[in-house]
Amino acid sequence: MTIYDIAREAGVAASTVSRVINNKPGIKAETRKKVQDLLDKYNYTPDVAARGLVMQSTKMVGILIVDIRVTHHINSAFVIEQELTKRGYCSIIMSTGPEGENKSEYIRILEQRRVEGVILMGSMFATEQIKEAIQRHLSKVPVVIVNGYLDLPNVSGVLIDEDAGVGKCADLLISKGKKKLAFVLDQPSPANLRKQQGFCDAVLRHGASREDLLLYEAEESSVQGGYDVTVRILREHPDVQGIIYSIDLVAVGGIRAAHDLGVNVPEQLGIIGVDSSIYGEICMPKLTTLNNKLEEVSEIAATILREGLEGKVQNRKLMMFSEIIERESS
Amino acid sequence: MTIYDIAREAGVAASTVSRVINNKPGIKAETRKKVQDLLDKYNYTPDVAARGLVMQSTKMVGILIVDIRVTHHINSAFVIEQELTKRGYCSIIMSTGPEGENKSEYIRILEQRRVEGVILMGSMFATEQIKEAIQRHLSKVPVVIVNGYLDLPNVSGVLIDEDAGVGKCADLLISKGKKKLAFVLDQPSPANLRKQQGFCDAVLRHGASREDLLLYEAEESSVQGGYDVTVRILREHPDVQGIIYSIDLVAVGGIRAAHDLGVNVPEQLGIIGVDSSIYGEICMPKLTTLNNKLEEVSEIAATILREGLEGKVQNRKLMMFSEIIERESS
DNA sequence: CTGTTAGCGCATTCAG
DNA sequence: CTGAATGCGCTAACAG
Repeated sequence: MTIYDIAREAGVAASTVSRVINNKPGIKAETRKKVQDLLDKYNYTPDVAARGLVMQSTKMVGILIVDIRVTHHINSAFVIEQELTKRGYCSIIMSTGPEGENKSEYIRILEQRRVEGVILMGSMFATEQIKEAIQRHLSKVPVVIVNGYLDLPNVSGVLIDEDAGVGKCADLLISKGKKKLAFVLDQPSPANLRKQQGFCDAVLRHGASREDLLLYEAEESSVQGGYDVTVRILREHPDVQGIIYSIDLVAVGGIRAAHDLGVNVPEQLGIIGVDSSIYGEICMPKLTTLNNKLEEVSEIAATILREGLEGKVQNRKLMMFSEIIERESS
Repeated sequence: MTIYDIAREAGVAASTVSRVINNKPGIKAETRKKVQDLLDKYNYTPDVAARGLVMQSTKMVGILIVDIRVTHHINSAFVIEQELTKRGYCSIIMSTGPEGENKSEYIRILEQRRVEGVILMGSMFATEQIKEAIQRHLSKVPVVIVNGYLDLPNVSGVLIDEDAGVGKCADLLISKGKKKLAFVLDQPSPANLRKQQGFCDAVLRHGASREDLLLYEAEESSVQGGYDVTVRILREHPDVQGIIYSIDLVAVGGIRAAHDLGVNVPEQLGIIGVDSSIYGEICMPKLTTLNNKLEEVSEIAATILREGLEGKVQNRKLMMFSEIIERESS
């Protein structure tokens, strides 16, 4: 069913049907009704792609996420999707996987779809490779990176001071008398490395030497990964009194490991995660965590993208400040 | 940059460029190279919408989810998205919210986008209202409902025997000597009501009378909702020995409530959830849960959709069988 | 082997 | 107030 089909049956021209559909003025009420009735009768809906072709506007945006199953990323995507849907945009949400080449490939897919704006979810997108892909394929549309930044005229970034935040977490543990601390990375993303740096800075500031820096990496970003690495830490350094994990999911594995090993949390071992995720509320004891304000960050990202879609200035760089949520594990 | 721009610079016709792009045979190697070089030089990528217009194929599918933040739904969507992306399709993943009218509206949006297939995630889409919307707007494309079914020629459904599964959960608790059982619903979706029915059937089968049926509903589908309703159950019926929850997320709230009330799990109170979600592995004790095979179900749904996209038979109805994963809470 | 032509479904001139 | 003509970017049928 096209406007031509409707036009023929109504005995008018296609342009008249188009005008009715788009509520343009200057149509006799009688004609309008006749056409509208037909439109209703056939449940006609315009082909937005065809419309987009002539309007030069697809009303589509892309949201790239390394893995949509990661809770905090999909939560952020939700916020952005809702905002954009409200404004008539359609979101293409895709899982790119961790490999850089794939991520570039997805950027190409978005270009092919002629999206009008892009959200890149997570610091994993703040790489040189992506920067090149954006220059090559998406230099004309606003791009907003959540928790990352690339210096390109059409790219904006909303950052989070997770490094300072993790530093505050270390301060907190130390203030509770925990002398020897360790840091666990789930994966070496730019954001996680920043957190690790924040940890190192804080520990060194408290008078530790470089050799005292206990830095670990989990085998996988999961509960099990956190469990395993914690068992290892506690075996290699039984005197560790506090562990900070790059994300909650891994931290809750640590809590369970401590439990199984008969180590009391928080008395013998303080544990802190990052994300203020639901996982931290489920485990026992409840997890102290760094709230990195992902929802607020997402709202800001959505706003910046919206402004970009409206043609306002791009290349903005904002910073959100994280806060510790103290619960039972510290 | 369009094929005409390339064609002009290469001194050939647009159709030749098109042939090069699509790897059609019958082009002199020399010409092909000349065009390809230009294509590369300008990083040309075809506009898939324009192509779709003439090919009558958008290569897009829609995945409708009530709320993409719900872990098991987005996990399912992930499986389907991966499969479809591999085949060159682009997924429009949208959160519809729970209201029926909105859901119909989203179906209209998908029609406007001329998607070639649709996944409806969750039993919440198996309603008369959606059925009408599908008839009106999506009667020409394959639709697959995950954990639900509607009797329409273009609709398929993959069901899960969660009712029988929950019945087996009740059997398990009873076999452990738990006489008095309660069931908690997080929301009255068709699937959840089926679970409740399975619970009732099982309990009655074991000789209980209708008055013994303890059916509760959580205020909200969350940890807190599970916590609150469990406190209420334990207050109103201190002799309850087992509770089955419609989903894990709510069950872990129950585990915490029991802990705070000084009720031992599983000795005094057996607790079972549904979903085999990560939540159940995080809480303490670990949650016994009904594995409703969401991943397998999603894979099947993806397969059916793929076959539908290839023009194969639709209106299929399959059933997956759930299995109890026994952990520590039962 | 390649160019010309037509048309996908729509919005938008410009006439009338 | 309405219709005819044009073009968005692309592919395909048909000539040559």
